[in-house]
Amino acid sequence: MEKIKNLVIVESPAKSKTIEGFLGKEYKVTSCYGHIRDLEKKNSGIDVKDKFKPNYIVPSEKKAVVRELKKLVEKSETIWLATDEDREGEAISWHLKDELKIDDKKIKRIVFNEITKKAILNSIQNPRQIDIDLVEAQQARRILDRLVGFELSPILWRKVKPNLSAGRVQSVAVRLIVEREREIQNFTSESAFRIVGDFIVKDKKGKKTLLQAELGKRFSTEKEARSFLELCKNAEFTVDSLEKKLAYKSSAAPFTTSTLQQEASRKLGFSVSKTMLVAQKLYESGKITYMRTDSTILSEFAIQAAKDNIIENFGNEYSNPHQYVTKSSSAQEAHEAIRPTYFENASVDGTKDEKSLYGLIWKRAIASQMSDAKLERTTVKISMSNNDLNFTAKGEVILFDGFLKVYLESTDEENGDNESEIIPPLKSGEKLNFSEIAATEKYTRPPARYTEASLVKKLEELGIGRPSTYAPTISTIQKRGYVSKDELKGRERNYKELTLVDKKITEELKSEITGADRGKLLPSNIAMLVNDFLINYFPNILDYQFTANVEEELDEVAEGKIDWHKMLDEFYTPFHKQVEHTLDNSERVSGERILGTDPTTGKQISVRMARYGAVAAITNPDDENDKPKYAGLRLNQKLETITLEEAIELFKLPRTLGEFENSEVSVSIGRFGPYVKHFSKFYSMPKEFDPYEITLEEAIGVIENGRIKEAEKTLKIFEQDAAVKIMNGRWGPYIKSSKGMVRIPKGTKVDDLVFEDVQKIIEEAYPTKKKSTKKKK
DNA sequence: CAGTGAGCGAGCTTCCGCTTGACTT
Repeated sequence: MEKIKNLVIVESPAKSKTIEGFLGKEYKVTSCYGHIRDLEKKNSGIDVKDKFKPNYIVPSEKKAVVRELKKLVEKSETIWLATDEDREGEAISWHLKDELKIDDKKIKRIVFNEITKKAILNSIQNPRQIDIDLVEAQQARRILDRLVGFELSPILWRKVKPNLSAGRVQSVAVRLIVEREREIQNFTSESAFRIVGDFIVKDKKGKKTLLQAELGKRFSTEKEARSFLELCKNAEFTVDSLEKKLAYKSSAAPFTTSTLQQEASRKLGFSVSKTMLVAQKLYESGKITYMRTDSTILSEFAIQAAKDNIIENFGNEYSNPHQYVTKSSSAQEAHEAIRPTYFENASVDGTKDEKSLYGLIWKRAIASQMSDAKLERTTVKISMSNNDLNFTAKGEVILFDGFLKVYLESTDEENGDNESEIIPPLKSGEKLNFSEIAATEKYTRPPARYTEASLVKKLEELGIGRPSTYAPTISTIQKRGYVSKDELKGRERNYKELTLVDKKITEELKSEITGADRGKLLPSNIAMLVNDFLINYFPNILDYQFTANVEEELDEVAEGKIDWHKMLDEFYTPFHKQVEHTLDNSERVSGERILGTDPTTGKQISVRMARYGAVAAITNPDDENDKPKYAGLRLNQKLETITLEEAIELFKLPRTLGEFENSEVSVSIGRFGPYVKHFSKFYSMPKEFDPYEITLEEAIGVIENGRIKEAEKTLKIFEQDAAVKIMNGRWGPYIKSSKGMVRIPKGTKVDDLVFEDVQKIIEEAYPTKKKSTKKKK
């Protein structure tokens, strides 16, 4: 058997390739692909009564990895456990030792948080043993999360709905979204008149130009605004003061996972999962450093390389090499910040997405090592002769661009009217005339809904979740139906504008769209019900501070100050009591609200959560035999805010529009949204139509389009059975039957298939046995 | 996929944090 002198195990395969290059022939480097074991899923995987004894197993998808590692370990003299330098990494090392049964004497634990030759050789010089306190802190974290998740979720199945879930991270994420939505619901918008004047000035070349200045006060009523404009008619305007100030702008730190997700969302429109997918590709091809990190630290090598690049391309005065302190308090800093591997590559080959994300990472990292920008900010105050109020204009001139030459971080604020302009040369005491002064009614805006990226930002601020889980958490809460990203249409709103020109005030009623939103995280009715339920019975777990408190205790475990059993026991004993109390004492959650009486029938109208979603019901409480009528709530209608009028409106569906080809055409809303029904066939209604307003002609159009689309997708039909068809789908041709869909076996040509073959394929996929029909959701 | 919403009951669901491919309706 061929012997291996040194076996180095790291977490990621891409890393292992790089490191092998640094270490030479005596070393073989391999990877374990993250955790190799986890708590068993059945029976919670924890024996609570036996001091929280965990039952670890190797999941099936990791069996091959473990088998391979075992072989290598047996052949090796020394095993260098080089997993990440954080709690999880330490635990992975311990699991490797335990599962692969490696002798302590053969183990050397090494850590490095940058993949440079120097750092790795240095780590080889300073091996240590596994830090068991740190491992126990991880174990406590893992067990606590399992206990919380696997005791809370079943309560929800019983009290709210099956398949729901709750957990330390996801439930807080949902809470943030629910609370923001309620803030928006309860927000009362107020309007005030904003006054902006266009003053006539001369620019450097003596050419006439306009200087826009805003009055320091807004007027809450139109009357006040109007009388102010009246005053302006006869006022004399004077440049009162001219203040110039030097200001400096600093670049932002290089990317962490969270800031990369935020910027890629704002600048490139990527979802957080897309950002991670593209970043993974760049990492695997060696173009960037590791993309799951909470650190803003750059290696010495990187700082030097950035410096060289900046001096060469922009000059000495643009270089400002420095390190950024990581802001996030929960950071474990096992890796570097996200940066290009080679700064000399300002761009790379690859897909369009890879190119643009790489460009962003390169610019951000380079900018982070560049000088501050130097600006001159000018504030001009314009006073009035018959009034104490002042107009103010602000301007900004860049004296030295510094890092702005390559990159400027964007913000979440939607207010675009802060652009600074260049202030023309003015003198204090100079008299000014205006060409126009406008008073525009402006409404206050409710707080903005979370985007995926702004939610990640918030979670990171709260210390909840880790770089590797931000994207999965967001997809989990969407999968569970707590959150969706539907488009909100908004409504029209009028506002007034008064304009003063040539001593004449004109008035105009304008309109704008308000409340429209897209791509934002919207909570579902279920999210609101579950959130209220959990906050009621488990306020401690839903507390924004909960994770922070847990982390503090885990730190004490890691420092060997407290025993992990004790820490878990102090948490679990009261928690489990809460669980039992809730199971015994809580009512089933239905979210029922009685809205009032239906004016046409005199029966009761209520809303509640039903099996397939929120419904409105017309019921007769006095007569049990009177069959209730149901209508599903529309997308974005909320159980807690829907009004009686809106509920009555729902019962206007289904609407019968008339006849087409001698069959009735009707419209309604089903599980998959609004549809047109004709001749017992359903056609989804495109978004531009409203089922309450669509006309017969438009509905016929929907039917005809639907037929064309279906014909395009249909490859083959059979005379023997109209329900069986061969269709063309996303993954190629498939058979559609009343039993379900089946993929056509590989290598089979659609043209060759006869009805009997198709029947056989269907029969194989959906056997007509008494039980165990394979169903997939 | 399927345009319902009754009610029964078996058997299932679920957490967070490390990592990538295998696989999909």
